[in-house]
Amino acid sequence: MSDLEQISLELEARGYRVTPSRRAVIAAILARKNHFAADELAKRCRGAGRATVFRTIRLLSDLGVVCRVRLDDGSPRYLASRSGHHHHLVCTGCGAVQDLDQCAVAGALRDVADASGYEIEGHWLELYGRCSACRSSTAVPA
Amino acid sequence: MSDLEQISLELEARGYRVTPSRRAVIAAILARKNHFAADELAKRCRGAGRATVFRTIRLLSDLGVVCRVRLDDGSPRYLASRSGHHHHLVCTGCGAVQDLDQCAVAGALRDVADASGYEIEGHWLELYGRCSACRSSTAVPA
DNA sequence: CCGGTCGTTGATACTTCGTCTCACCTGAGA
DNA sequence: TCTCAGGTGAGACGAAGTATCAACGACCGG
Repeated sequence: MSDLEQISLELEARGYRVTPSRRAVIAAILARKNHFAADELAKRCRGAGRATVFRTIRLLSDLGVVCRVRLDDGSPRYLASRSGHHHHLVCTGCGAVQDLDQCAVAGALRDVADASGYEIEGHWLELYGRCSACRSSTAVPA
Repeated sequence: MSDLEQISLELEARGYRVTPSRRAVIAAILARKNHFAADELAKRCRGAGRATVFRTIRLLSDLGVVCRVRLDDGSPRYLASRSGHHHHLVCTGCGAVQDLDQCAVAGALRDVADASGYEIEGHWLELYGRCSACRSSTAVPA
């Protein structure tokens, strides 16, 4: 079963209709190898208006199919990704995004909670770096 | 020496002029007990235009006097804060922001770097929770 | 004192990201 | 077939921030 069908079933299971517009947006997202800007997807995605693209992205992000990443400079991007709590490691060179399996802060949160008296409800973490390919390609630039 | 003078000296030391507009923005920031939106500061801050407020905030953030916090919903706020690498713990109830001394992920970064082959250059972390005051005030709401 | 240079300013236009509104469409069920 | 809720798209809107550009003003050399 293709990802598109999988996601369509998921949508139906939750009572959403699988319309041509939504299929177009989902297909456009799945065609992306890397992260994308919502507006850019909207421009490229014939078959769905801007509002629908944004709505569908939000829908898919509720489903856990898409997640939002903030780049180094704070600009938002989206990414077809797995669901559940995880973080991203973004290459500042090529933009590649790698999922991190373990939550790097889970342990430290307890200490922070104890020390601060806060009840920690959530957190946001992004890591930035250079992937091995980018590092080797610019290791000896001149 | 007041914070305002301290910051003014810092600006001068870096070759920036300390103009009435800048003093007004800095004073407005220092008067804030909590985080603030740049636009809101611009509206409230007589004596400096919107562009100047944004420019000054950026300047101060380069100096490390001000830092940017993202709230739970992603909206950006600014905060007079100490310089150097640190993170924030934001109360989702009252908006209070607490600086975290130790970087909660410093240790985990090495593991991630090893496992991923990335060279980690930076990271962004925000923690969200409820401060003890907010917890006790809503502990028995009815 | 004059004039030039250069940092700074503020009004305003613009960009980006995202939501809201509203009229219209569509498809499923009575 | 009728009805109605869900979905759509165009476009207005709002927030956040940057770019542009003419004007201002402090300093400096003559």
